[in-house]
Amino acid sequence: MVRRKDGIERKTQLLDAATKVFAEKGFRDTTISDICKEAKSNLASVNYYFGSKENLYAEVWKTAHRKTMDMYSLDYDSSGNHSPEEKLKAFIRSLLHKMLDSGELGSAGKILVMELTNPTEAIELVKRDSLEPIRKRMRDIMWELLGPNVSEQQRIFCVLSTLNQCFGIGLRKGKFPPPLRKIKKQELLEALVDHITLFSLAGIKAVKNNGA
Amino acid sequence: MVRRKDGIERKTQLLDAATKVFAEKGFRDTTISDICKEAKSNLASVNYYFGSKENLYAEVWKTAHRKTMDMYSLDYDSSGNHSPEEKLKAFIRSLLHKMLDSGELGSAGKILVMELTNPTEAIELVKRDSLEPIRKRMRDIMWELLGPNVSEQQRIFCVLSTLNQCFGIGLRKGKFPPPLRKIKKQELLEALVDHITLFSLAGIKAVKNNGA
DNA sequence: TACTATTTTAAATATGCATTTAAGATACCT
DNA sequence: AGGTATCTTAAATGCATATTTAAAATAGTA
Repeated sequence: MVRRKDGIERKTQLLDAATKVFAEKGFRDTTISDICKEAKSNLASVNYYFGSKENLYAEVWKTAHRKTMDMYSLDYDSSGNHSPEEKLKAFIRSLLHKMLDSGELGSAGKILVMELTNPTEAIELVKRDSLEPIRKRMRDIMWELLGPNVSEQQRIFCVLSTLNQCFGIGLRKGKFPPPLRKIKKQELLEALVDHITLFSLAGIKAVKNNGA
Repeated sequence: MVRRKDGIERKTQLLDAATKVFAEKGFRDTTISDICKEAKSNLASVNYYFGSKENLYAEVWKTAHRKTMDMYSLDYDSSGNHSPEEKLKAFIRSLLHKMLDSGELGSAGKILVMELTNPTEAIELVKRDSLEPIRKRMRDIMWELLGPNVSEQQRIFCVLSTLNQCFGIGLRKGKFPPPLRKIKKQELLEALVDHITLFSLAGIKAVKNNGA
């Protein structure tokens, strides 16, 4: 099987189109027909190139996740001598980028959040591999911030509080209350990064002092 | 049309079963067959009693919402002379109850969160009526806590941070990281109420001081 | 240019589900 | 008890959509 040039192109068209559509409507609500229309391709092409809708979805997940990891590596600041506070901020920024970016990055984030809410059987394994590094990084940072005098339960709660603030932004699919709609995406993003960092650091400190 | 006693029973059986199943799998993923099996009824009964799957879903939403409002009225403490901090805690508790309760209350919460993530066209209107009071209550409390020297944007961010912590709990459909699994539901609930209240109040205070 | 493997196309299958129907069973009322 | 409206049942219908097929078109290559 030596692939033809037009075939390779078509395959990436399909992958891009699928990424976009899946992010908008979720796995179950998008039809192969939606994807093919978006890709200006024909109905049979998805099954020809990917074998099935499920395979395509798994491929979308893998690709989107790899790309976002490349672009905003969770570790991009871990080599330098940064304070845990700065690390947290960088982490929050990378998550929020995923959630708010228009384009592929945003698609990845939206798919991620949808998978958390409403898991798709088909990609359980693929997901575990992708999410584990995120969880680990978050736990490490939280440990640094909280120090040793805090229970395991309190640690987990802090992780949940911080992550849920970020994922919650993703849930909204870019829709915000009216007063925020006039703000430019980029500014909103930075304002949110600042806010969630400030809010979370205060919360974390309160837990730390309370638990000591 | 004078309804027969067995008919009335059957109808509530269906409503209960539907509430449970919709909460587990969401509107799109539950089939009429699932519901009828759960209700030990027959395939045609949903359409007989409710006309359609969509109507049944709207009914489930309305009923569940009304019941939870009755049980944990958001205003249950607003008549007394409570501090805004206490009001926030009561509000968080009522939301978390919705999220974690097994039984109908929990189902309502899970459906609520799913609707936020992945809205079901069919019940847009019904939803707006149900959610508006929750939003308003949250905004009022936040105003009291933040005082006047804080921008509208900061207010909204604080609302989002607090609500997202609660809704995030609902997203997990009762699944938590291993260390928390051994804890009894009731204790977990109270621990979470305490944590989210502490965490949020600290965050809110930080925003207030920062914005002044 | 001509051959062959790859890709496209449209049509055919197949499946899963919501909804409808109509015939039979059952509760309720007099 | 008998009559009738209400409810149940199983089977039929119809629709949306994933998947398969096979014939036609096209690109790459010798």
